[in-house]
Amino acid sequence: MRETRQRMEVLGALEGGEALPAQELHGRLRARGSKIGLATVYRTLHLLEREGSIDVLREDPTEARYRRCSPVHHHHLVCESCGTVVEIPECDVDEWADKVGRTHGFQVRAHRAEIIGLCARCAKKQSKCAR
Amino acid sequence: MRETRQRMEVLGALEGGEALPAQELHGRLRARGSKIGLATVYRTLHLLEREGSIDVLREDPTEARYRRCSPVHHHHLVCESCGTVVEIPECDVDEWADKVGRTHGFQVRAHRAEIIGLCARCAKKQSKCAR
DNA sequence: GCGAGATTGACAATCATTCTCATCTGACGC
DNA sequence: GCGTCAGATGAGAATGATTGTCAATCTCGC
Repeated sequence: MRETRQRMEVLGALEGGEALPAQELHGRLRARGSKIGLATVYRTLHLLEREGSIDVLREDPTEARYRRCSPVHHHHLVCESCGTVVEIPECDVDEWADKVGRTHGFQVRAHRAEIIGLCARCAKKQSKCAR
Repeated sequence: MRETRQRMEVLGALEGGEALPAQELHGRLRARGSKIGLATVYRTLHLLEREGSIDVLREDPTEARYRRCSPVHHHHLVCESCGTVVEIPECDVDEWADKVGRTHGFQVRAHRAEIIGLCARCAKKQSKCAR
C-alpha cells in the first residue's frame, strides 16, 4: 500500500476521533484546500476498513459513518441522541458467543456487540427539558 | 393499523423465514400475480420494522434484507458463507452492557449483538474443498 | 351504504456509492 | 537524478436502492 498525499489527508481528517460520513469528510478536505476526489475518499475508506484501521458505523441506513479506531478487538457504546461513540476494550461476550455457537453447530469466527443509550450529557439535557 | 391485502401479502411472503431484500420480495409478489407497488413494499416493511415484527439485516451495505422475527429480545447467529440467520433467545449480554454503560456514564437503552461464523453445513463443505 | 381518512400504485426524484478511463505519481532499480 | 510502471487518482457519468408525490382507491366505524 503506497503512502500517498490523499491517504494521509483522509487519515488526518479522522484524527479527531469523530465519526464522519464519507461525503462530509470529502467536503471538509476540499474546504481546507485539498483537491481529493470523492471516489478516492471512498476507495481509501474501504482500504482502511479492510486494514482494520477504521470502524464503519451504520446506524443510519442511508449513510455510513467512518471513524478511526484501535485495531484490537473492541465494542461500541453509542449515544442515540448525539451520536457520540465510545470504544470499549472490555469484552465479556466471548464466552457467551462460543457457547451459543457450539449449541447451534456454528464455527464462531467473530462477534459484534453494540450498546445503545444516552451519554451523560444528553441524559442531563433531556431531564432538563422534561421539567 | 389497517389490515390491507398488501400488508397480508408482504407478511405472507416472509412466512418462510428467509431474509429477503425489498426488491426481491416485491419481485416475488408480482410473479405470483400481486399488483402491489414497490413503494408499498417499502412502506410496509418500515411499518413492520417499527412494530418489531421483522428484523432488518444490513450485512450488505447496499441492500437491506428483511426477515420475520419474534418480537421478544433476541440476537442473531449469522453464517458468513451462506447468510443463514439463526435467532438466539438466550442473552447473557445484559449484565455486561449495564456494567459498561454505568462505567461510562451512559443510560443504557438497548444493545445489539451478533455472532458471525460458519454454520455446520458450510463448515463441512469448506473442509471438503480444502482437502 | 356512506364518508373521512388511511393506504396504495405508478413514476419521478434523490442521493450515497461505484464505475470508467485517461492521467498522474510513488517506489524502486540503475 | 532518472526512467519505468503498476498502482492510485480525479472528474464525471452510471447505478440502484430507497423515498417522495399525488390522484385514485380502499377500510372501517357509523
